[in-house]
Amino acid sequence: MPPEQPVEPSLELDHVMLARREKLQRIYNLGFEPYPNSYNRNVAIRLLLEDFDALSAAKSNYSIAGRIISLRLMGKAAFAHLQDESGRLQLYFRKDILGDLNWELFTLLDIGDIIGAEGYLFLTKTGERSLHIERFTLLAKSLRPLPAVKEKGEQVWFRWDDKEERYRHRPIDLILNRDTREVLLKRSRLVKELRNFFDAKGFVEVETPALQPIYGGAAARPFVTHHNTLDRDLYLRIADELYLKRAVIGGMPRVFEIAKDFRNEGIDRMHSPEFTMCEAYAAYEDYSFAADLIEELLFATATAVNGRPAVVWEDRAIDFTPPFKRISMPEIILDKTGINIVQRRREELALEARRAGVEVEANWSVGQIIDALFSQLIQPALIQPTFILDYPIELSPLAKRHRSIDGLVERFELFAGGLEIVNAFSELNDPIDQRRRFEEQARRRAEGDEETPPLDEDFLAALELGMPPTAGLGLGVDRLAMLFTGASAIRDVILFPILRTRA
RNA sequence: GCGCCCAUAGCUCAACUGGUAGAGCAAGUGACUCUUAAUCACUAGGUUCCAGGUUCGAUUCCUGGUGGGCGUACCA
Repeated sequence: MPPEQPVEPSLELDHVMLARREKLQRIYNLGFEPYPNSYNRNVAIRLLLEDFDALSAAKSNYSIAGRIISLRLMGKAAFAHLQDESGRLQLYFRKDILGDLNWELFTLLDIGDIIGAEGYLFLTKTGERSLHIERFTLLAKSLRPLPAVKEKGEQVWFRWDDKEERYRHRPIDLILNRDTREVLLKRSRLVKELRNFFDAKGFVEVETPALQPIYGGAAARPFVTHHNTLDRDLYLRIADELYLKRAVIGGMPRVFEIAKDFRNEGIDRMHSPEFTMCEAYAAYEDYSFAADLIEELLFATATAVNGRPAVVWEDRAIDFTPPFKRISMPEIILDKTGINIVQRRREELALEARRAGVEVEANWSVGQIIDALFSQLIQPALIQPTFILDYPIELSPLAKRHRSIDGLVERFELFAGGLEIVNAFSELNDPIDQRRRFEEQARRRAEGDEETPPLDEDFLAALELGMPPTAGLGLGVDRLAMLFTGASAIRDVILFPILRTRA
């Protein structure tokens, strides 16, 4: 049923949108339904293009559907390009074939309208593969203009590439910019391959709470929200870790989860307040197992996404073919800076760090000094995938003590392109030790460290039931997606990234 | 959080040292039955981000705000 007034009088419309609403009214007046319920298309444009020679010889009809992205009207004939999810095809319309009524409908079409079209394939004079249209159906009238893009093949005269606009108006971005689609499709392939991989290794996918009474499993400031009926504050998870371990304790020896974590912290090229984390836990294994698994996983996912294990990111080739370099943190710091970090007193270490050009705050612990040394002097140069093993105990409250080196834990992080991609450890399963470490954290929290989470008694109670020795890993899905797609900003691999609200 | 830069028509941009805005594309009308950045003719389109200030006069200069970009800090 045509609405009485397609032009809502309350809306302030610019002349372009007004014109489209007037066309909509004229379409109703001609007796057409501009928003029908369904359409039978029988082929994707890509297939028509790929098998053009055979299919055009057959002279049979094909019906396709998509969005009009260009329109060239020439009196009693017209050309248009139709885009569907697989490609673009030129359409050729003629008044004598469509008939007067349908031709009139055709003249009311705009760039952006979605139509279904049926006809046979032919080659134009200039050699472009085209569809000779015998009938078409308007499937959705577009009331808002797309930004004007002028392009021919690779040559583009007006590209719509204002970054902010692209983030804010993803539907338009996806319609106009093929690379956006490509990046996000690759991300989808990555996530799918992660699931395949863990599934094949016998991991069970579980879902843990995003709303948590106590947050934990990482050091970060949380988002706080409120449940009305329970009348209490809840936190958005900053990590899945403590719940996945509860699942292991409960007798699920291999579990994984791919989920959003939320951290109430700064936004920049590498950080988004909500981001996707993949965590996996394997009972009866240690961090060496996790490292082996990660090597295999990165090779498999890189290959699944790009067809080969090597990528180019920020102008550098990164090859995910195993084995990756493995080096302990004390060793690489000694190698690159000459500083020995094992069993050092704070004051000496602070002095040597300052001498190496690293600023050290007065209240920093040994662990924080080591972290600063590493992240400033070593990490940026870790371009090829590299495991850094064995971290200072203070920075790793959930990791098991190293089996042979005092003051360290069995933990590794994997770096590639200078980015931290994976964090993994032999999970701490000694409940007494875990309680002590939490208490140490609680002291720091009392001293004003907002990022240290509160003590989680419920988790400790679970741990006291007994957790098998377990390897755990967390993989930053967004960052991996960046590496695999060549994206230089995390927003590029997030379909709808968070932005400041418009005034 | 700090520093630097940006904001003009639907879009991309222009307007010399301050003199109240202009082009291409998009849009509308007309012509055109193989065009493809279609072409040709005509028409319409502006609170120059917002609020103050200086000035006879502000898109232009100043202050504050809003939004954005880049860098930097924080983020095991």
